[in-house]
Amino acid sequence: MSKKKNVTFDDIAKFTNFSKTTISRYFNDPDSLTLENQAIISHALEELNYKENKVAKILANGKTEFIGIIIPSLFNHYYSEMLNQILLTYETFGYKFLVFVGNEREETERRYIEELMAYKIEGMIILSYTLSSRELAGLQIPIVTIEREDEYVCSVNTDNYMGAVQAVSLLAGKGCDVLIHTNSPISSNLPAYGRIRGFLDVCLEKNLRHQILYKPFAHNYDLTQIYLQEILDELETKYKGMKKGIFVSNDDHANILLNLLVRKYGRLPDDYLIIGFDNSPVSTGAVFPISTVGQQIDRIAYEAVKLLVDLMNERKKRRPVPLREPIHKVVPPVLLRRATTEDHSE
Amino acid sequence: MSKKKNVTFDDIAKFTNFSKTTISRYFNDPDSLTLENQAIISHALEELNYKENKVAKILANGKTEFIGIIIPSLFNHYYSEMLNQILLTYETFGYKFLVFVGNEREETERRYIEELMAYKIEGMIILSYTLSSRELAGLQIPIVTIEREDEYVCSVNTDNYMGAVQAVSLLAGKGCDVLIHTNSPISSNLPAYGRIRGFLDVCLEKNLRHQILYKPFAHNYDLTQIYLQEILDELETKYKGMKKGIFVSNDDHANILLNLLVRKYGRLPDDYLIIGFDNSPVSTGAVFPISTVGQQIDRIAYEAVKLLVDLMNERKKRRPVPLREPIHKVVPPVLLRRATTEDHSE
DNA sequence: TTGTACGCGTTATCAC
DNA sequence: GTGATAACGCGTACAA
Repeated sequence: MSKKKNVTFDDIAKFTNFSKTTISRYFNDPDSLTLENQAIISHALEELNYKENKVAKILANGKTEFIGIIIPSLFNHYYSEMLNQILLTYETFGYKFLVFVGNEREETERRYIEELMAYKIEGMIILSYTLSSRELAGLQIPIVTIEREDEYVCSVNTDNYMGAVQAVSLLAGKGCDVLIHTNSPISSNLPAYGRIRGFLDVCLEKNLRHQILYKPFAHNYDLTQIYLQEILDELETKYKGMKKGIFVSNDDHANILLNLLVRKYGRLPDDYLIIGFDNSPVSTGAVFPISTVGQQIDRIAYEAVKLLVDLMNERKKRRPVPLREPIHKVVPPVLLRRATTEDHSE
Repeated sequence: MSKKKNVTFDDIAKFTNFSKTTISRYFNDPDSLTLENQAIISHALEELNYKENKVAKILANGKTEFIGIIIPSLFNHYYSEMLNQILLTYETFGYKFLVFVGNEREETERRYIEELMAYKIEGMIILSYTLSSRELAGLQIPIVTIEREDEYVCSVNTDNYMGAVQAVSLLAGKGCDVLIHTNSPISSNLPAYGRIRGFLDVCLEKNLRHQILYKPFAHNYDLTQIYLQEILDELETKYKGMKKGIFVSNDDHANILLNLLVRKYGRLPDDYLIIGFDNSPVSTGAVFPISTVGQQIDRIAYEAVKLLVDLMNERKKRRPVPLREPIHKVVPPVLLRRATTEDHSE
């Protein structure tokens, strides 16, 4: 009673007068036993209170059913919701997730990956953007990245370009005199760069007056607010009296911009239309609900895990066919029209 | 080259003419080898490109260094940030985390726990509130819960009572004529019930006019907004002209309330003071920064993991001393004074 | 300081 | 249908 060692197949075998092999088959191929014997074993399991040991199973058959995840800080809602949706796929695919929070230091993330490999994970999902896709590709393990540089690895991303096109088209359709896009200077090999391309392409094609305002990426609220105030000041003077359609790089920034305006005017002035990106909770929780380009996080997460599962399955075959080219899946965004792009003149 | 089976201690042993034991000791007790031999083995590891296999290690010594986590949806910032901070403790304690998102169905969560047990986790952190602490306590594995019913298990919680005391004291100090607390009817065995007790105790002690307004807990934004509008309507008529200090049950609700007021008046009227709970991002991102009782999520997460590590270590001893009583740790909150409790008359 | 032999709890490969 | 027996890769008495 005191030394309660775990009940093993051996114990069950002795108890039932079967062999370990038969017990194993009871779990992995029950049909190969007579119903009668199944019942006997089933009863023994109850009697002995058997608990399975997957660690031993792994060692024997090599299948951990582990997927490793490296994700940047969950402070950002986009990442936490993505992780949420990824974890929920356990119900569909049965894979378990070992999660590390990347801290933007290369050496640290390499350590995380080593640790994951030591636990014999079958695949990885990378949202962290610290390590190059080239380095990741060298890891010799199925990998899918989400919304980051992905030249040498498989990935699932939002169709950022399409999102920008939808946003700008909405603003243009509302009769804006000038279209503004605010963003940080980002590398053209990032999926999010599509937002800039989409903005420019539509403006040029439709021959719309437009301007992109770049500010450095700020990691904290106060600095971001300062940058956006600067942008606002510029707009107020430069485009005075004109109807301004502003496509902000994300909902957090759109919310700050909206707040600056509401604090100044007590409402959103008629000559300002705002649209953000992400459909994060701030966009609905804002003082006036913010129009936004919604990322379908649930679908992205599902597609990412599904793609990874496919890759992992291929690898288990007797003659795996390696991918010639990385697969890049794209999930369409959803335009959400809310108060900040409706006519708000009373 | 094609059949790249993993390099094992055996391979290294043959390569170096040592025994497996010596290789094992190289990793676990290097000082027991001569520096010379350490160098030889070290070199062989490079040469053969050895990768450690923790699964085999686990089977041999029983230590998985796994902690299981069951957490409700990460949509709520409080939970995602808590998970974030828990995951970050890997750097301190070295434990890896297997994470499941609870979906509020008892049977499902029991399955999750079974799965975790099968992987021989050494302990669990439970944020999900689906299963009773009584049931959890029966699991015979170290468990720490966070901010949920915890009668029979160890836990770490915010000092909700103290938080409420601070909030109410702030409002009272600002000369409010009446103090309001909005909340959902919650069970008195939840840590969050301390907010209600704290509110009442201070009001009664200081002999302040006060009222608690209960509304059912709504899972979506729109319904919550409707409830808060009802509350607002009641306040507007009942306490017309009086200075109202409102202690809202959380920041999300405080933000909605603030938005309702700002949409109506273009600003926060002078006779309304608002304070929320949690210090979640909405409180700083609101149109007017919302005063709040901040939970020290980083400290709670750290204390929870630390407590769990202590429990797990005790269990590894030759003669573990079982806890007579569950340990309940409490982390003090931090009052954050922001715009919604400052004088905002101009 | 180093080596031998066995155990950890399963699965896989043969036999019967 | 069922059973021996050998992996899987590492840790750990116990010896030497």
